[in-house]
Amino acid sequence: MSTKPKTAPDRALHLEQFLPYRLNVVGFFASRGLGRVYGTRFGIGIPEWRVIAQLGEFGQLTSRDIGELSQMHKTKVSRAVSELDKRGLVTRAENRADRREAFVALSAAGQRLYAQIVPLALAFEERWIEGISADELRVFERVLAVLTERGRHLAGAYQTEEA
Amino acid sequence: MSTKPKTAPDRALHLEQFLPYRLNVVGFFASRGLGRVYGTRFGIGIPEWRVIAQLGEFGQLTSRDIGELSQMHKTKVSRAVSELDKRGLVTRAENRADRREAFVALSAAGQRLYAQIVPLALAFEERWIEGISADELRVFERVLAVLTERGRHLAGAYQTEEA
DNA sequence: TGACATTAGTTGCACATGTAACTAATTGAG
DNA sequence: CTCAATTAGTTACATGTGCAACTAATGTCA
Repeated sequence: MSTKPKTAPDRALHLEQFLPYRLNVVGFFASRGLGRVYGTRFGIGIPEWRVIAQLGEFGQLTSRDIGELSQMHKTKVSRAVSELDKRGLVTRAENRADRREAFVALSAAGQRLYAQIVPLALAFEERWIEGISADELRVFERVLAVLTERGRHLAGAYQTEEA
Repeated sequence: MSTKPKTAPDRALHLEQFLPYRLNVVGFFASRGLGRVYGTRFGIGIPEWRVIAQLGEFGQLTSRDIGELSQMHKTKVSRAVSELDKRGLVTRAENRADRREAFVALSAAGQRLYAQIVPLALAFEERWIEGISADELRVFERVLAVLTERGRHLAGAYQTEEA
C-alpha cells in the first residue's frame, strides 16, 4: 500500500523536504551568516543590528515602533537599545507629549557605523542570490511574502505584536 | 562597474525587503507555529521534534547522524536525546562495534507519538502553502534549495557540521 | 606495540531570550 | 475629577543554547 490508499493517506513525512523545517534552517543560516559579518567586525549582535537598520532607515522611532517594524519582542528591543545607548551609538529623547515613550535615534557614531554596515549587508545579500534569475527571484519573493504573512498568523507572534 | 554608477552606488537598505531578514523572520514563524502544534499538545520542543522526525523516518541513527541530518549542534542533539530517553520515547543501544557511539531509536511509545504528530505536521504545512500554485511552489522550493546550500557556506555552520 | 591524533558524546559556563510581573504615564468612563 | 484600564518600557527569573573543555573509545602511523 503505497501509491493510493483508500481513506487515510497518511503521507510520509520527510524532514528535509518539510517546508517549515527548511525555512527554519535557511533562516538560521541567514542570521548566522550575516551576524558573522558585523559581529566579528563591529561586535554587535542581530538585535542591535536590526535596531540600527530601522533607525538608519526611518531616522527616529520609539522602541515600540522598532519592535513592530523589525519583529522583535519588546524585551529584546529594550535590551538592544540599552546596549547601543551604552556604546554611544544611539540617543534617547523622552517624548514630552507622552512621557512613557522615548524617541530613539542614531548618534553621529551610530550613523557612521550604519554607513559602514549597509554596504557589507548588501554585498552579503548579493553574494547570496548571485546567479539566480530575476524571474525566479521575483516568484520566490512573492511566495515568501505570502508565507510570511500567513506564518505570522499561524505562529501567533508574541503578545504585543499581533497585527 | 556594473550598469550605471561610477564608483560608490551605495544603494539604500530597506530591512523589510532585505532577504536575510525576511528569511529569518519566516523561519522564526515556522518554528514557532509548528512548535505550538506539538509543544502545547505533547510538551516537546523543536529539537526533540527533529530527533523524533529523523528517527521516525530512518529508524535507527547515531546522535551524530541526527545532528547532521537535522542541522543541529551536537550538544543540542545530546540534550534532546537525553530528554526523550528520560521520557521513554527513545531507546539507546551502544554500538558494540564502536563503543563511542550509540544507536538511538524510537521506543513503542515514541512511535505512537510520531504517528500522532506526523499528520498534524503535514496539516500545518498544507494550511501554510494553501492557495499557492504548484508552479510557483516549485520555483520557490528550487530557489530555496539554492539559498540553503549557499547559506550553509556563507554561515560557516558549526564546527562538526561542515559538509 | 605504543604514542598521538581523531571522533562520539557529555557537561560547565556564559550568554541570549521569552514570560510574567512590575513601574510610570496616559486614556477613558462615569 | 476620579478611578479603573491601557500602554511604553524595564527587570527578575527560568530556560535554551553555543562554545570550549572534557571523557572514553577508535584510528593511524611508525
